[in-house]
Amino acid sequence: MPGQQKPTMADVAQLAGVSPMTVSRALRPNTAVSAETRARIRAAADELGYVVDGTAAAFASRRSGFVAMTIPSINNANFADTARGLTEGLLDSGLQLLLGYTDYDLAEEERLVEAFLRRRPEAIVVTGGAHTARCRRLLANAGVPVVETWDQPAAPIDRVVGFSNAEAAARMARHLVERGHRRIAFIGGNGARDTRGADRQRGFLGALRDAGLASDRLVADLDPPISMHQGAAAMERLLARWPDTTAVMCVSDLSAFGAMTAALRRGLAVPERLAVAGFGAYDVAEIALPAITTIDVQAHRIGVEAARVILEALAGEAGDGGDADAVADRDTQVTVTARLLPRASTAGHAG
Amino acid sequence: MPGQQKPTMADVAQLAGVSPMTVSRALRPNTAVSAETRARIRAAADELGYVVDGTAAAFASRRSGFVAMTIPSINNANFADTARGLTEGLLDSGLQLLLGYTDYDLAEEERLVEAFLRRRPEAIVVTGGAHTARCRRLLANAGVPVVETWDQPAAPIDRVVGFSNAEAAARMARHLVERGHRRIAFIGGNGARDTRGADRQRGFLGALRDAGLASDRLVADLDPPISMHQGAAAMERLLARWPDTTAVMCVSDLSAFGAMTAALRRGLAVPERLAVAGFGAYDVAEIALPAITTIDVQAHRIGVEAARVILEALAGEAGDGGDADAVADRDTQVTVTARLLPRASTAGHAG
DNA sequence: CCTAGCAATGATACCGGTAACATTTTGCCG
DNA sequence: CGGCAAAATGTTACCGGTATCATTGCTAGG
Repeated sequence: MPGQQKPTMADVAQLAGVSPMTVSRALRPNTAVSAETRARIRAAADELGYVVDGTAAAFASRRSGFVAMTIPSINNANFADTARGLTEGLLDSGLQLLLGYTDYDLAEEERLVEAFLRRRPEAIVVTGGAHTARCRRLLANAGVPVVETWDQPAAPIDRVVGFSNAEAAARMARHLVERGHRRIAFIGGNGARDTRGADRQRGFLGALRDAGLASDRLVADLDPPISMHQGAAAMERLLARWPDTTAVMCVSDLSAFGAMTAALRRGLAVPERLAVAGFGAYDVAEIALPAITTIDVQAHRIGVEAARVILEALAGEAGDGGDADAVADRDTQVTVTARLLPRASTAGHAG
Repeated sequence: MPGQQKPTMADVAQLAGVSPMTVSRALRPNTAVSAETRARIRAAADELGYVVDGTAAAFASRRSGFVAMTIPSINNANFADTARGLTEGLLDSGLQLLLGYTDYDLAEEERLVEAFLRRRPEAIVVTGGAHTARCRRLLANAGVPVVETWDQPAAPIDRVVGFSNAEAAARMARHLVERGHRRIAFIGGNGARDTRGADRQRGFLGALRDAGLASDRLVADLDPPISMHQGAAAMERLLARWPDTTAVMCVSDLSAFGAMTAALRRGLAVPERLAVAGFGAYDVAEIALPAITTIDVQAHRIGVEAARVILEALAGEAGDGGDADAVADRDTQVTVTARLLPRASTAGHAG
C-alpha cells in the first residue's frame, strides 16, 4: 500500500469516464453536474480513496478558504466564545478558521498577522484596535476584509464589531456609586499590554471623578493574562494600602474571583464589608458564592456578528461592486451592547 | 493602489537582478545564498511590499506547513493548555497549528478530520482514542504521523501522548477512602459523548468496589461540556437522593466547583460535612474557598510532548528511513504522569 | 599551475487543481 | 418537429512557487 501515490483528479476522471473538470465540479456544491454523473464520480472517488488536494485547489482558485483570527489568549473563555461564534457563523460558507494567539503582545500580533497573510486568508479578524504601525499597514494593504473586535477604535482599519470598554466600565462605576460606595478601587493590568483592560480602567476612574470621588485607589501592575492568582495577590496589596476600601472593580471576572476569595479568606464579608465587581460574564462569576456582579459583553455574539460582516463583505465584493461605498455604517461598524449584570457581590447599600 | 496586482517572485527577481529561484532561496532559512545577495533581495522585496504566497509554496513543495489538531472544546482551559503547548513546541519548526473543535461529538470529529486532511497537514493530533470507524481509517491512511492524546488507547492508531484517566480517578477514590469516607459518590457526564469522563467514572467506581464500598451513588447524565452550572445541579440531585453522602468526586474541576458551591449554599460545610474532589487542576480549583483537591494531568506538557513526537517522526521520515521500526516505544507512546494534588476540600478525616 | 570540490546561482519542468470559454446535449415551446 | 435557451460537459491555459539538476566561479591542496 505505501508504495502507490495518492490518486489525483485525473485518476478519478478516468475511472468515471469523464474529464477532470467534471470531477472538479462534481466534488463541489452548487455546480452544474447531473445527479447521475455526480453519483458515478463520487463512487469512483470513494473506490480510489481520493481526497481533494485543498492546497492545489486553493492555489488554482486563488481562494484559500481560510479566515484568519488573532486573539490575545487561547486560554480565555471570552475570546474562546468569540472564536466559537465566528466558527459557527462561517460554518455554511465552507470557510475555515485559522486561529492564533498573540499573548497580549502587539509585536507578536504583527508576526502572527504576517504569517497569516502568507496563507492568503479571505478575511482577517483581530482583537482590539491597537496594533503596531507595520501591522496596521499590513492589514490595510491585505486586500481582504479586516474586522477589529472587542473594541471601538477611534481610527478603524476597516470593519468593527465591538463595544466601548471604557463606557462599560464607567457604567460599573456608577453602579457602585449608586449603591452608596465612596471609597472605590480598581484592580487592573499593565495597560501597555492589555489595551482593552486599560480602557476599562480609564473609563472606570473617569466615572469616579465625574461623581466627585477620588480615583487613586489603583492596583494595576499585573501582567496579562490576568489570572485568578493575580487578582488574589492584588487584593492583598490593595487592602494593605487602603484598608478602608468598600468596593472594588476588577478588570475581569477571573481576577475578581481571585480578589473576592482573598478578601473572604481575610474574613471580610462580601458584599457587606467589601463589594466586588468583575467584567466578562464568565461562568465562575455566576456560580461563585456570592455571585459576582459583572458585565456581559456577549463574546459569542461578537464572533457571530464578525462572521456576518465578513460574509457580507465577501458577497459585496463578488457582486457588481458599484455600491460598495453606499453600504451603511451599521453594516461595517457593529456595536454589541455590553450589559451590566447586578449580582450578590455588590448587593445592599454601603455605609 | 488598488489597481495593481500583488507582486510575485519574478518581480522581486527582476528588481534584484537575479533569477526567481534565487529569490525563493533567499527568503527561506538554511539555503545557500550569499549574504550580499540575500540582503539585496530582501531590500527589493520590501520595496515592492512582496509577501510570499504560502498557498503556491505549499503546492509546489508538497509541504503545507500545517499541523492539524482537534480538541473537544475550545472553551476549556485544559485543552487550550495542550494547544498552547503544541504551538510552543512547533514554534521553531515553522509549522503552524490548524485547530478545530469537535464539541465532544465523534461524528463531528470525523467531519473535521476529513476537512483537515484536504489541507494536507504534515501531522495530526487528536484528543482521545475513541473515533468512528471511518475516522480511524482516514487517520491511519493519512500518510502522516498521528498523535492521540489525553488517553491511552488500547489500540493506538500511531503515536500516543497521554495518561490513564481510569487509573488517575482510581487514585482519587483511594485518596477519599484513606480519609475515612465510606459513602462516596461520583458526578460525571454522559459517557457516550465524553469518553475520557467515562473512563474516569469507571476507574473511580471500580476502585470503590475494590475497597469493598458501594458504587451506586452516581449522577452521570450531564451533557458535555460539563459546566459549573451542571455540577451545581447535579449536586442538588445527589443530595436529594443520597443525603448522607460524605464525599464526592466530579469529572472535572469546573463541575466540582459548581457542586461545591451548591453544597455550601445549602449550608453543608466543605470538607467537614462533605468532601469534594475534581479533576484537571484548573485555576478555579486552587483559588476556590476551600481549595479543591484535584488531579493535575499536565495539559500543557501533553502539547509539548506531542510536538516533540511529531518533530521526531518528521525528522525520522526525512532521514535514511532504514531504522523506522527500531524506534523504541518510549518515543512513540509517551505517558504523562497525572499527579494528585490534595487540598483543603478533602482535608481532615470523615466520620 | 592544475584540478577536485564546494558554494552560489540559473534553467527547466513540473505540482494538481480551477477559471474561462467552447462545445455538446437536453428540454421546452410554439 | 424545428429551433433556441439552458444545462451538462469538455478544452485550454494558467495559478506562483520549488525540486532537481546543470552550470559557473572560486579556493585549497598537491
